[in-house]
Amino acid sequence: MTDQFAMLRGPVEEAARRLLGCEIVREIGGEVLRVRIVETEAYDQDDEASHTWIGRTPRNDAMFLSAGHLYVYLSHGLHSCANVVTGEEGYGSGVLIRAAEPLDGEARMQARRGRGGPELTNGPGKLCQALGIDRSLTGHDLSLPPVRLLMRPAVPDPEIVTTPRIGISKAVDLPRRFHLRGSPYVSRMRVGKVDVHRVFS
DNA sequence: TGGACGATTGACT
DNA sequence: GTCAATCGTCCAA
Repeated sequence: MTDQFAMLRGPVEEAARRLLGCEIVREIGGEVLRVRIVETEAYDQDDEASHTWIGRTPRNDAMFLSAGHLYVYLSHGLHSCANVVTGEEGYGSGVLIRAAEPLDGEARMQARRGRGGPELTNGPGKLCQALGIDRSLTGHDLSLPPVRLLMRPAVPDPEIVTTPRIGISKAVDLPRRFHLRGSPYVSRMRVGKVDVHRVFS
């Protein structure tokens, strides 16, 4: 296949920045849903907060695939969260897609979520619910339906805000979260008692 | 084989 | 601001 995901094979932070502005196209139930990525977090096997820190296991196996695959995990027994696998085959790294803006099929996403507005897709679990993505899609090749990743031109650096990641208990200070400046769909989750938007934006 | 815990969300005070 | 929901994973025993 043409290596449309070549730019995701380098360092995972670079891939996480590069994924901002890219699109996810989900075909489900005869409809097409499309979103634009506005918030990402980087994880790799040399990072204590990553699922791959402990080595390759049945759960995290997809994260060791080559760049451009999908890794979906279940959080708190309730919520699916989607990652774009990055790096070379055999190296466990990926980018958590934390939030996105709806482009096509917003009404269908609202129906799936039971609500609209920024709450539609401004969190990793919310985004997966809106797009109908769950663990059955882990390991999927993102160049193919029913979930595709469309690369887009890199977003200029000044448009990217960098902060520590959200909701983790290890390596809490690493600046590995990235989001588009000013997007209303960026997640508003707090880190402890500190609102990351106030501290870093 | 059991128990602690999580890359979260939403309801409630 | 606080907290319950809910279950797959992982590790200790």
